[in-house]
Amino acid sequence: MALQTPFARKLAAFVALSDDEISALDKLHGRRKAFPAGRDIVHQGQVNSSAYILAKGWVCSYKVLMGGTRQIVDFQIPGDFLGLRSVLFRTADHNIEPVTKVEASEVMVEDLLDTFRKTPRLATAVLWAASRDEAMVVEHLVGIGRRDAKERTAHFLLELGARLKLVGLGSISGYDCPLSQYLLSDALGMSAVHVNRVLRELREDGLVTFQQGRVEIHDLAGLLKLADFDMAYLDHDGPLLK
Amino acid sequence: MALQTPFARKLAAFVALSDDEISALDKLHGRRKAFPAGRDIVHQGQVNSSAYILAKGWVCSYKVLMGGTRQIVDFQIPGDFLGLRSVLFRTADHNIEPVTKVEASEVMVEDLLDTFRKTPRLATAVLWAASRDEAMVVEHLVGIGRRDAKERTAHFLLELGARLKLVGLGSISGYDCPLSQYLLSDALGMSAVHVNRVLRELREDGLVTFQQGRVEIHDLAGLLKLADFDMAYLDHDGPLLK
DNA sequence: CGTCGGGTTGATAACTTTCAAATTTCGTGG
DNA sequence: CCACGAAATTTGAAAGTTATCAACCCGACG
Repeated sequence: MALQTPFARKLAAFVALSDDEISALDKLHGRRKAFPAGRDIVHQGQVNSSAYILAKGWVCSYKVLMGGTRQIVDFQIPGDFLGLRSVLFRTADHNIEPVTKVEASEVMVEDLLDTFRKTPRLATAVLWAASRDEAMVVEHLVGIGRRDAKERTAHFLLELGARLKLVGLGSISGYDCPLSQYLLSDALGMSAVHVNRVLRELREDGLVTFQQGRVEIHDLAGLLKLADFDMAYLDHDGPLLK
Repeated sequence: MALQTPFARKLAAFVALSDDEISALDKLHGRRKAFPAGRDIVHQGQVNSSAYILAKGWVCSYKVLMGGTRQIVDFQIPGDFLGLRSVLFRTADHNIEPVTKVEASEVMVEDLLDTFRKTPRLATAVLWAASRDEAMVVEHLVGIGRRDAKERTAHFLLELGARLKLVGLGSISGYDCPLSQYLLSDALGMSAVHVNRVLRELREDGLVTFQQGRVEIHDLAGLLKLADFDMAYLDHDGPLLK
């Protein structure tokens, strides 16, 4: 059977999926829902929220702090799973906000747990996918903790490019990117003003441009070097579970 | 059957474990190994490393950057699972270093995957545990991105206390902590000198002291307020999977 | 047209790092 | 049990990075 969904394609990187497993995955996709940009799909503290598999558009997951500032933990692009933690914990520990108009398939908790029960290998596969997400968060953490603003921004743009390329939404030379500098600043842990300056520096260095919703990578080698980028954490070779 | 190991106790928070499941978990504990402080148990890039369940002592997981600096992603304490990502990815994406002398049970990949196959609910339980770990990394990320040095340090000390309390290694008023200021600085994403100053400030404010390997919380309310600490992400009420 | 969100820039303030040096703590061998 | 050296902590001063505040520009949109 062909791999129908981007989600199935992603899991197939880890487990060699049987026909049964693929169709179990496809059945997981519940009602397709659309969300406008800007209004939260899930908010911190919400109980019994659903999970989603993102089909179209971009969303971000973030947490807000006392002072009203927020930290964006990650952006999700088509094929990504949303809100796994929210359902496993019953109450959501973060917010999910569409960056653009979004379409996503709802995944009901019961269906998910049920699928794990009937098709145990899929539980392992989802564990793997969750670990991959965790690896991205870890890399993000490392960047914020130990890279300066310029390296961090460069790294971010490279990682986004690599992820988009994996789902066929961009190439090594550039990609469309709907993120504002405010969104970027909340993700990179810096002020929007500083994001602006750093982007200008990167542009003046002839490394990347990010203008009018488009990222163009002009000097990949230079950017990779500046960012100390290693995509090992995104790239795994062949299924571990046969 | 009684819950034998701290690891089983942790998972029991999510799934109501049957006797079979508990004994499957206990069998997961392979050979008990001892490690001296300071020498890496797993290093970045290592292939086919094992996973471990920590029995005694503290370890840290970290990544090193080009410039030689490092970022500590998390500390693990007894009952924590080590190196899950390393085994699922086949090649380790981070280092694991004992902070103190350590004892840990080795977990073989095959045994782990085997257990998931035979006892599918345990796969879900481990997924839950991994999500909980991810939630901690996320909170860490938020702290580094959006909290200033003082808030971040306060938050860190509180989180550590809460975790230690869960495994019976500390109380609300204080705990033993083998971390040096260098370790702290690598975890908090700041310089060791600044860690020292911040600890002094916290001490002078009458909030906490951290001296001679012992953290004493003198003003819990004040500290909670300063750190904007919310332990929801550590604390879940009763098993979700019956 | 006028407004509004996003982008851009300069000036200043705040926070954090770095460098250097003194002091204390701690493990180990005598 | 004490002395010694290494490691960890502490403090000051100077430099560097990033945030904040304030303006101005621009294009989309009603």
